[in-house]
Parts: sequence; C-alpha cells; structure tokens
Amino acid sequence: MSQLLEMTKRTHTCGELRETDIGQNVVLKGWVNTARDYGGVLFIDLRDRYGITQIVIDPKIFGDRMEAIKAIRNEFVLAVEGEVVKRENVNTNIPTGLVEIVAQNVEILAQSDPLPVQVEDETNAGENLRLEYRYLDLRRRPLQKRIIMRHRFNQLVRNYFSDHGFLEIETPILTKSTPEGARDFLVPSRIHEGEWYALPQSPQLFKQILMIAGYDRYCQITRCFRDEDFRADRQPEFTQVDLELAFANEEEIYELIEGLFALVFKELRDIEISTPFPRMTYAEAMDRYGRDAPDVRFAMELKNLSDEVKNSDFVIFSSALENGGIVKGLNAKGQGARSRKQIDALTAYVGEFGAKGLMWAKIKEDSAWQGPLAKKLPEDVKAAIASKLEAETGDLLLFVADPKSGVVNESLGRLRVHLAGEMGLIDPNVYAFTWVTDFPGFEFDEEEQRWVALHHPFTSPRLEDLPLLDSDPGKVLSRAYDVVLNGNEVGGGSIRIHREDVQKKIFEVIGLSEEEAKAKFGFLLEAMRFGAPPHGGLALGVDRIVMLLSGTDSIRDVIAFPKTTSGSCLMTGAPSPVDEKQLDNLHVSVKRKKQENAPE
RNA sequence: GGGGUGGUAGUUAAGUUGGUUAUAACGCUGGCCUGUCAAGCCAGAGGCCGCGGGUUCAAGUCCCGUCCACCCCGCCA
Repeated sequence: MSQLLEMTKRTHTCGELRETDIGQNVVLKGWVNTARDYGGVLFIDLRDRYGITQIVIDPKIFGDRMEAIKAIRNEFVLAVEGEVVKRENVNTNIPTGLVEIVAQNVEILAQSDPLPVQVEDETNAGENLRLEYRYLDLRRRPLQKRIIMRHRFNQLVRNYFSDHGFLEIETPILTKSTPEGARDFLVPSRIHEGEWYALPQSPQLFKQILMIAGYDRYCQITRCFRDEDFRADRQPEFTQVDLELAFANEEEIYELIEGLFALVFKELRDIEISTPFPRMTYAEAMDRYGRDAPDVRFAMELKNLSDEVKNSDFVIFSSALENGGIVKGLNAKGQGARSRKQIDALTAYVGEFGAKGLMWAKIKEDSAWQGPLAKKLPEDVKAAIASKLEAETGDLLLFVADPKSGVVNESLGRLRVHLAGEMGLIDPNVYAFTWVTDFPGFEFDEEEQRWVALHHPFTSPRLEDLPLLDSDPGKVLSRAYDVVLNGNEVGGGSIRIHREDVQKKIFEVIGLSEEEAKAKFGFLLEAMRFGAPPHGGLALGVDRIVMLLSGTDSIRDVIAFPKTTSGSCLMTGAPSPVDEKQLDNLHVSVKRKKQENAPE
C-alpha cells in the first residue's frame, strides 16, 4: 500500500481543485505548509508551487495508522489520496478554499529536519541565511512569483523576436579577453600553457560578426560576466537580452524595443505603456536632470543658473564659474519648513557625490529670502534665480556650484531623486520610459591621460562628426542610445561601425596602437573587409527589468541563485580553493597570503 | 581601495551607567483538545553574546584587530 502512492501519478496540483471537482477521488503531492493537530481530526495544508489544498485526516478512517500521521511536520513531502468534499468552514483566502480532501491514504515521501528559516510569505530572516538555504527561500511564494515572472518574460522575449524574424544564436562563453571596459573573469587554458580564456562581458563582437555573416537579425538571452565590485543591482554574472540587426537604423530599433516593452508590461502587469517613448539627448538629460538616466516621473528639474549669478560677487559661485564650472539649482516645492538639521542631511547627501557644499534659501512672504544666501546675493540676482526656478512662498531652493560640471550634475541630479522620494513625488505605479540619445563618443580619462570610449569603441560616431575625430574627439557625438525606465538604465545600444577605416581611426583615438588593435581585434577588422553591412543593436538588462517589473529593489530577488556583494555563493561556498594538482594542470601558481603567525 | 549599518537561543529582535541566574516572540520537544486555517491552552529544552586580543575586581556592554552580510563611493553600462 505505502509504495503505491509514490509510484502513482498525481491527478491534480495543490492549486487547482474547485467546487466542480467535488466527489472526485484525487491524488495530490506536495509539501506540508502547516499541520494543525486538533486532537482528533488533523488538518494539513499541502503546498506546491501552484497553491495550497487542505487535507483532512479523520481518525475514524485512519485508526491505528494515526501514530505515523502524527509524526508529520512542516515541509515533509506527502502523497495524499482521498475524496474532494465541500468544506464545512470555507477559507476565502485561498483559491481552493471551498473544498478539502478527506484523505484515505497518506504516504510520507520525505521527512524534513526543523527549518533554519521558515517557509512563509513574509519573512524577516537575514539575507545570508536565506542565501545559504536558498532552496527553502525559493519555496516562499513572493520569490516563486518573481522566478515565474522571469520565465514568462524570457518566453515573451523569445517569441517576440522570433516572430520578428530574429534567429537565436548562441555565442561562446569561453572567449577572448578585451582590454576596454570592465575587468574580465579569466579561465586558464590547460592545453595552452600561460594562455587564458575570458568570460564574455557581452557577446558584442560575435554579434557584429554574425551580421557580417549574413544572419541579419540575431537575438540571444545570454549570460555576461564582469569582475568588478557589486551592488544591490549588480552581480558578477548577469543576463541580458542581446540583439543585433543588419541594415537597421535607430528608428527601427526604437520601434522594436518599444513594442517589446509594451507587450511585456501588458502581459505581465496589465499595464498599458504608451509608445513611442519620449526621447531626449544626452545633453538635455544632463542639463535638466543631471543624469544620463533621468527619472521623468516627476518634475523638480535642475536649472543652470550660471548666467544669473555670473555678476554676483558671491565667492562660491564666482570661483566655480571662473574655474570653468557651473552653478545649478532646483526648487523643492513647499519644503521651506525644513529644519537646519534636515538641510544639513541633504548637504551630507550631496557630499557623497563630490559636492563641497549645498547652498540653500527658503522663500518667505513677499519673496524674501532666508538662509546663508540671503545677504550674499543682490536683489536683482535673487529675483532672476527665483524667476527661473519659479519660486513661491514656502519653497526651498537648493544650489550646487563646482568647477567640475560633472560634480554639479551628479550631486544635484542624485539629490533631485533623493528629495522626490522623501517628498512622496514618486508614484510607484507609474512606469516612465525614455530614450536617451546622442551620447558623447569619448571622454578624457585623467588618470590614463587618454580618450576612452564612453559606450564602447565599436560604436559609430554620427557621420557628420567623423571629421572631428582628428581635431576634437571630445565633441564627437555617437549613435548610441539608452532606454531608461524610471531613472534606471534598462538597456543600451548603438549603431556600430562597419567600415574598417573608421574602426581603425577609433582605435587610434583611444590610444590603441595599430599593433595592439591587430592583436586584440584583428579578426573584426579583417571581417570588415569582406562585405560588412551597416548594423546596430542593443542589450537589455534582464535582471534589472524583471526586478522593476516585480516591484522589488534588489536584483537578488529575481535571480534563483544569486551571489553576495563580495561575489560568494553562500549555498555552494564558491569561490573555493582547489587542489594543487588542478592548479599544476593549468600551469597556475598561487601566491599564498602570508600567515599572520608564520614563523619569522 | 574607502565610508556607513549590522552580527546575542534554530529564527527575528531587546539587553539601562560595565555588576547577581542574559529576556521576549516565533520555531522546536512533550501533554491536552473532533472543524482549524497565523489554531488554542499547559509544560519543557535550547546560548562560545561572530571570532581573536586588551582594559577592569567584573565585559554582551568599553578599546584594538579580524571575519561575514547588507547599503553607498570609487570601479562598472
């Protein structure tokens, strides 16, 4: 008898029985969510990923089998056979709550030790424990929902692109190290002593080669790797939707991506996303929001006040301007009642992003200013500022001045978002997309004393800017674009270079010698000599998108087996030491850290 | 590489100015109970106070170091 149920197919999941099933004999299998021993009758909530069904154990039916039944504890795995009956007391909290199973047979398929973390919807268990016992954490409903949403997202993406003529083509995980961009994860070659594979930071070059190979629409949901420090929204390995199109321009790509997001939000959240998305140049984003990934759900825009304050002799403003910087401000509407302490907290906040200080003014009755600036600025300057910031009684004006415009934008741009959160200006149910376009092609790296590509060195400059490559790389704008959702960059791409001469020129601009370029990217340059079509593409951050779709704020919540901020897997213990023998095979020697108590 | 927060029972937390036997809730174990669904009631077990050192008559509490986790800066699209 007891072997029977283990071998018997379940007839239903724990989430599907309804009133219409009353009278049926069914077999369910699942985990014990809770067992309530009421002395005589025993109730078991049996759970699988589809739901919960109540099982009733009646001592009249089980007789001397009750002894074994009473040993059942939480998270035991059971097989249950019995009849679906209408409940005396319904439970309106669960979809199966109108019925229950009167068990005829119960079989314990697996036992469970007492749990280190409870399997319950709401948990405040520490994250390290949840990661160590990830299989228990994954049983929790909220996590399960996100994992399922991620699956559905992936399905939608695959079908969408397949329907649009894209081919899913896999690219190598063991590939070649590239010098630009992030640090590579490296894998030593056993066969080639002293040589190394790198894990891909993205399939960038392979997809460009695929375009040259004539597969004009490529798409892949693929893992990428970067050996940098991690954050709440950054893991050492992450997943992106990678796509590339030949003969396509920006418009075609925008339309495709807008269609995808509209579909995904409709299917997964029943939210209508209006298309086309608004667009903004990088310059405009920096000017109005101080960031290249603007959150446009609320206003409180930054205003450049350099013109307004240029004739004032207030030293903080004037010295910033004289040293090539800017002065910007924003208006925190109705925040004039903030205490000095609260404003100091804002000053500390912008300090994290390099701002040396935060100037402020409260607007009182009759446009009078209160605060350190009140006496420092002449009336006409104050009036001009107030006008530009549309200041009214009760407002709080905040200013940052710095010789580096980047510091002003970064600190004030971050402050804008920070304040909006405090002020309750952000509606969590709004999903606002923006395209950001016309990125600078290059920025000057002070440390390395050379130009570096802002996007990557395969991004095409705007055609009209090609002549600037020789004279002033800093002025070159690229054909790169980011798709931004609520202040998060969720995807980015560009029209690529398909001409060998232009690609060589770019390598030259970023200080890559002809020899180096040939050694690192010779295959690409060569491929460009054999009929390379114009092409471009984009990559979407799957983890980040699913994170936003599911309303959580940690990327770890949408990854089945995530790593910690130091890159460890608490469940498996990776990374871990390996045998000397393995290292010998790989021709790798490891410098042992000096033991503290090592003999002198 | 830098800054911040945290680490006390299986779990989540409390622990006063350094002072007797380190609390509570949930979980766990045992008992009672035939309609619960966060079941209830009674009883019980459970602790290297992250780890190492120091100050002190006395350290969960103060000091130094270290490890782990989380958040942020740098870094990274």
